[in-house]
Amino acid sequence: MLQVQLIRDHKEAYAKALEKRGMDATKILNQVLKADETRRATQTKLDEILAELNSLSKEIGTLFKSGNAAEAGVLKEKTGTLKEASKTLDEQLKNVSQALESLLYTIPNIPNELVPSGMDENDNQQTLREGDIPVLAEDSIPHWELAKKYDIIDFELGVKITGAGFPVFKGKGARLQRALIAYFLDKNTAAGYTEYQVPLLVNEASGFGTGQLPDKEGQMYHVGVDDLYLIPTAEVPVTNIFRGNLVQAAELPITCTSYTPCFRREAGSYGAHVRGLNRLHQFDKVEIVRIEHPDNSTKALEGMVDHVAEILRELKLPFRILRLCGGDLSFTASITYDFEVFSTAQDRWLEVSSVSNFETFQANRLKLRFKDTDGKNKLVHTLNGSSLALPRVMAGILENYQTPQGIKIPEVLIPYCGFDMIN
RNA sequence: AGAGAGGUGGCCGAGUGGCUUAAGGCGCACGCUUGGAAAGCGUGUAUACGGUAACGUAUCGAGGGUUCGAAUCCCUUCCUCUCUGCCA
Repeated sequence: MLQVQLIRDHKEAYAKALEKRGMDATKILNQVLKADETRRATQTKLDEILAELNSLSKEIGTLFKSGNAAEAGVLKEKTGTLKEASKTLDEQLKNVSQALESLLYTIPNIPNELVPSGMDENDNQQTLREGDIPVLAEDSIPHWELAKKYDIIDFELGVKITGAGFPVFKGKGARLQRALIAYFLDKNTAAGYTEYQVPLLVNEASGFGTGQLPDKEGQMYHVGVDDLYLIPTAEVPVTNIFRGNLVQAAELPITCTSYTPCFRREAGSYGAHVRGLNRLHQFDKVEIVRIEHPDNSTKALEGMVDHVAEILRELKLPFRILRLCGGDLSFTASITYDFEVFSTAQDRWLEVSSVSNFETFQANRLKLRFKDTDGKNKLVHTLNGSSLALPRVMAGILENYQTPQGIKIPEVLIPYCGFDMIN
């Protein structure tokens, strides 16, 4: 959520930046400013009436004490009309505040100056391309066939138990998955991130704090009886740990990493793009979250990008980094770098990580602030990224490491797996 | 799940209708004192919104209500603790 005070000062610049998302924001920004003006005027009026009521009440109190009941009665009469007026104004204030809020909820984050304008993924900028695409044998196959061939992932079994998009990992497949989780967590904690284990179900306030609610309600599984949501990413519970906090500047940055299963309803899309591990309703992910001083968030984002790149480098997977264009940017992000691994057998790029700076957009909703050295309370910057999402990394490994003898295990994972080949 | 107790500032804790503008203490900051430190003394110490400011308004878990006036009374709800039950 954008800050009204900043919209007041930067309306033109904001409208221009939002054009990068293909959005003409001038109208809505004007509506916001108008609602804000009404709100302030209403509050000023209400405050004046309340102040008068307060002082009258005090007078009545002293009059009663001195036994002057008659005079107190006169004043009592006066409060009636004031109370009436305050009720009306209070209602007006509530309405206009709510109207203002709902306007603000519809405005996405302001794209960072580095973000290129553009409509869709075709306008994304590649900022890095690394690793050699392996030359595979003639009869190389996509991961869902490999999964069957070596009996390590069973998609049909998942359908039987739950439905499509809930695979069952088995034997060396399950072990490889666990190895990846442990390896990712080790890399993240070695880089200074504190490991967390968090709830997989969150309440409405949490979903709201990170921006999944109220808009993207349909993307989350909802447990009706208890009114809880299954998390679509660890970002939700981890970031909400700090919801409403006021931290000291010296405590920043706060850095967390957490492994969780993630649950996404994901409407639409069929065919090869959702085959196998490409898109699931339940998948595993290791997330990194940073809460930063605003002055440091740009540098922190670069550090996160380097960190994720280093992991893919160690796994020896061919990958590229894309700076998302305005049209492809998520609602809450100000800048996002996507990591894609090349899946040789499918001949396509698979997104394995998304690293974003939300600047103050989430912090404003979360009411997550810090006390700066000048004694003022300011909103922090929040950042997060996958480090990394499991299924597509798994797909990349299976496909790129396949040989006629079986699937080799990347060297860094062998200590975690306890074997060096799936065959 | 049943019975009981309770939620007050950074923390502890007083407070059953109006000198509460939330006592007192701890902690923290600054000052005095000291050769230096501790102790002692003094001053200050929440958040949000509105206002250039002085200041005003709101906030005692949350939401309603009664009243001229609510931390205090009433209703609803959430949470915590103790005991009992159940359970990995």
